[in-house]
Amino acid sequence: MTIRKSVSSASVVTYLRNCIKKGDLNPDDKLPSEREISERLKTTRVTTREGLKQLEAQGLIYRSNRRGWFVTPERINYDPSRAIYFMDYVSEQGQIPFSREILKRKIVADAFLAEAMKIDLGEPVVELHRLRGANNRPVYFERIYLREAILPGVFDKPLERSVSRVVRDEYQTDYDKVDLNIIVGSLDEYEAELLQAPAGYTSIEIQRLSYDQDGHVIEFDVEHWRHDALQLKVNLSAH
Amino acid sequence: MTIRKSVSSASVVTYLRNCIKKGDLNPDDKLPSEREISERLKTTRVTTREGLKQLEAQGLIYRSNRRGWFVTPERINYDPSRAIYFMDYVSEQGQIPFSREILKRKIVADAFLAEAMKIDLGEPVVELHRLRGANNRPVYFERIYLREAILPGVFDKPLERSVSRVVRDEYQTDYDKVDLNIIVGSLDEYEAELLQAPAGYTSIEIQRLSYDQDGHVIEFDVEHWRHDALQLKVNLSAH
DNA sequence: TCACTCATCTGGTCTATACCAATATGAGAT
DNA sequence: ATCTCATATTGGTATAGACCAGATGAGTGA
Repeated sequence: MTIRKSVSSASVVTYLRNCIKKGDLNPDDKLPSEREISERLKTTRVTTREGLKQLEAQGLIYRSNRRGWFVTPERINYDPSRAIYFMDYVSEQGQIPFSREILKRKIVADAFLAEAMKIDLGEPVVELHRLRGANNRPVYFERIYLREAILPGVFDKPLERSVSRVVRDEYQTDYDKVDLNIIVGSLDEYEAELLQAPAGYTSIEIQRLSYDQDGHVIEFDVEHWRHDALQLKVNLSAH
Repeated sequence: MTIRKSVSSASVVTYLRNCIKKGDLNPDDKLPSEREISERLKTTRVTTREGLKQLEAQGLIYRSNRRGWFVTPERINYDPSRAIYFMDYVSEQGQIPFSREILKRKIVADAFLAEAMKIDLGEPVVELHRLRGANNRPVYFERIYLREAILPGVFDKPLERSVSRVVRDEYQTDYDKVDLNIIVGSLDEYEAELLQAPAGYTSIEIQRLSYDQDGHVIEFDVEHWRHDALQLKVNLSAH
């Protein structure tokens, strides 16, 4: 006989999932407090939290530091194979994008960058950090590294809106080849705070290495997306 | 003195991470039991488990149902833009691949399939489930749907090793275009059991829709990868 | 009106304990 | 040797209670 005693945290999951499916709870709505849910379902906070974390892992709900749990809004569709800018494809999907520059400075390549960008240790690089989101909700944090050798004076260009636009328009350089490296990981404290997520939150890390027509690396990006905010689409064609 | 008011589950994380980094623990080695770790670090099981779950989210360790926690072996590199088969690219990476057929049957397209494959409701389709892994460790579970209309008699072909090989060799049909859809989610009970993971385990879901030279959909796949077993690489070229 | 203060609410972390279910283990029977 | 079965071990789930830290909102005073 496989009569299993039902798992109690599962009832939290089904209860809340139904609320969401039925429409009692809509995107960005606040869930009842953990203590209230526990009382309503006659269980303890530990168990309730177990259920909430499962829904979080499924991307159905998210939490805002000590403010409560909320229903996750629609994901953003991102297609790295299309030549289109964040601000544009988010608008296209009916959401209001924002982009915030966190840091911009000149550095020299350390061991990690040299290896990743296939350049010499110590080569001058422009580093750019930025945070992007939709409808006031941050969705990804990005570190960008640009080679000054290939893009002289790039530090002083207006990079807020789109780096790739500047590269194309001001340097007449096309992105000829892009290597993507995608891995699931978790956010460190700094990234988590920017993305308004708890430390350790599951993220999708996308590394992008871009080459020009001559096969030179021009740009290296590392993006950390909230896992609940992204749906990746890639179109591949034989050639 | 290291009297820290910092979180105590973090000490579990750093302690074990150091063991792994130093090489005291190697891939597939078993960690001490939760009770033993708790005792050693003078904390409780709940806290220890909290730390273990964080390491699990980072992909550093995995658990085998009630047997214990283990160090995660190397990830598999998978490049969907390369025309190469699982059995081959896993071997290429120095691991021993396996592939197990779970199910094979003829069905007709339901609403979900019809929508996903852009075909009519009720069109005959061959469904194939299989589990694949490396070094005896399952890494992904896959559902494949093939159109009998385009590939007549495909049900009786030897599909164990590679579906795409059969399509190419026996039907002289090339995969001309592939649409990928990638999302992070979590495993349901059935998928989790096959992948030897706890229910709700974070997974990477890859949907692949393949077209032939004439623009017809020939195949639809849904893969569920253990998040700790996969590193995705995609090469994009302008054309 | 505006800025500040403080009680209150919320989630974040932790202790201590308990029982269950699947797995490993080792002693005894064959 | 091999099989069988009871037992110990391990993780999985849950209860009950506690304190902390950040966010909020109502009330207060300038």
